[in-house]
Amino acid sequence: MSASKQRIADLTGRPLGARALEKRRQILDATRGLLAKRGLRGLRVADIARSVDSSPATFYQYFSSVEDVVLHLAAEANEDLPALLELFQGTWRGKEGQRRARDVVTFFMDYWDVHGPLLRIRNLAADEGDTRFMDLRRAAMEPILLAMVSLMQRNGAAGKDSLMAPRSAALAMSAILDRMAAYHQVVEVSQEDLVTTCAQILFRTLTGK
Amino acid sequence: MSASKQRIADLTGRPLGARALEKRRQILDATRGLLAKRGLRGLRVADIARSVDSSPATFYQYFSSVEDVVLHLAAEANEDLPALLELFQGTWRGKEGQRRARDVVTFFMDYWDVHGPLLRIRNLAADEGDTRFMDLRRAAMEPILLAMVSLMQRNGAAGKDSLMAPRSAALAMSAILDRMAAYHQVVEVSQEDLVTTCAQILFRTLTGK
DNA sequence: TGAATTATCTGACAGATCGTCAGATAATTC
DNA sequence: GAATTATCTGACGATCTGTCAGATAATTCA
Repeated sequence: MSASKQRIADLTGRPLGARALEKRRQILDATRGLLAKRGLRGLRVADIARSVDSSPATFYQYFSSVEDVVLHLAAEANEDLPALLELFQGTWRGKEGQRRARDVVTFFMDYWDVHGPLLRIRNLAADEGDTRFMDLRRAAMEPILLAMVSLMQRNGAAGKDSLMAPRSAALAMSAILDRMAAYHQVVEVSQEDLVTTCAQILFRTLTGK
Repeated sequence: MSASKQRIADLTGRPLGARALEKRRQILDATRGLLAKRGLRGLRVADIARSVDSSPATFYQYFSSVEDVVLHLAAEANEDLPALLELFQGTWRGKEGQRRARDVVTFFMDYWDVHGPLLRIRNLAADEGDTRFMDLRRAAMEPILLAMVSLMQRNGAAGKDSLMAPRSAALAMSAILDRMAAYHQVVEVSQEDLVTTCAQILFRTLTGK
C-alpha cells in the first residue's frame, strides 16, 4: 500500500507531494460521501470541488471525471477482498462447513454495506461495457470464482452426476451473494432468514450437500 | 393497453392528441436507443431532443427529466412479464419440470437482452433509494416471487426439513436470474453451461429436488 | 373558404456545469 | 530572502438545464 502510494501522480504524470496527496485524498473521500448520500445522479464535479473547498480546476488536476474518481475508489474497495478468500479453504465438512458458508454470506453483506454505492456504479459501468470497470470487477470476482470452483472440485460437487458446470455454478453463487448483499437492507424478509437461506444454497451448491 | 394510452397527458395534465402522442413516442424510442448505444452516462435531454429533431423545450413538455423517460420505459418493460408467470404453474415434476426451469432461465436472458439497458438503470435507481423505481421493481418482482413461493409450497420444498425460508429462497433465485441474464453476454463460460447450471439450481431449489 | 380557436412547438434566456488554460499563490530550496 | 518548484484558481467558451412567452400548425365551424 505505501509502496503503491509513492507512485500516485498528477494527470500529467508528475508525482505528487504531501500537500497534493492530501488534497487528492480529500477528493476521494468527499466523493465517497456524496455518492452514499445522493447517489450517482446528484454527483457533479462542481459539488465535489465545493465540498473540499477547492475550485473545479483543482479537481481536474487529479481526476479526469467523476467516473475516474469512482474507478479509483472501486479499486480501493478491492483491497478488502482477500480476507474473504480464506473462508473457502478446507473442505467445508458438516457444521463447520455450514458456518463457513454463513460467514461468506455475512462477509458480503458487510462488504456491500460499506462499499455498496461504489459497487453499484462499478457494476452498472461494467454492464454498460466500460472496460476499465469490467477489468476492476473481474479482478474482484476471479479469485472468488476460482476459490469456489476449487472447493467444489475438492468436494466432488458438480461432478459427472450433476448437470452443473463448476464455473457457472460459481457465477450463480456470486450473483446471489452480490444481489442479496445489495438488497438485504430493503427487502421485506428477516435478515436471519435471508442469511440462513443464502448460506444453505451456497453450502449445498459448493459441497454437493 | 389502448385504454391506458387514452389517459396519457402533458406534464400540465392536458390529454394528448395524435400528433403529440407521436412525438412522445418518438422521445421514448429515441431514449431507448441512445441508452442502449451510449449507456446512462451519455444520455442528455439535449441529445434526446436533437435525435427527434425537436428542441429541449419540446422534451420538457412531455417529461420532467431523462429519469422520467426511463421510468416510463421501465414501466412498459413490465408489460412483457406476465408470460413468465405461466411457466411456474403446475408442480414441475421430472423432465417436464426441468424443461420449465430451463424455459424460465432463457426467458430471463431474452428479457434482459431486450430491456437490459433500462433494467440496469431501474435497479441502480431503486438500490439508491428512489421510491418510484423501487415501486416499479417491486411490481415486476412480486408476482414472480409469489409464483416461486407457491411452487415451493406445492412441492413441499423449503419445508421443515430444510433451513430455507421460501421467500428468501425465491429472492435468491431471482437474484441469480437477474444477474446471470445481465452477465451472460459477457461472461467467459458457454451459454449452454450457464443455462443448464442455472436451470438446475432453480429446479432443485423450487422443487426440493 | 377562411377566420377563430385550439394544439403543439421553439427561440431565447438565466443559471449552472464542464474542461482548460495562463497566471496567482504557497511551499521549498539554496 | 531570492529563486525555484509545487499547487491552486479565476476566468473563459462551449454546453446543458429548465422555463417562459410567443410563433407555428392543425382543427373547428360559420
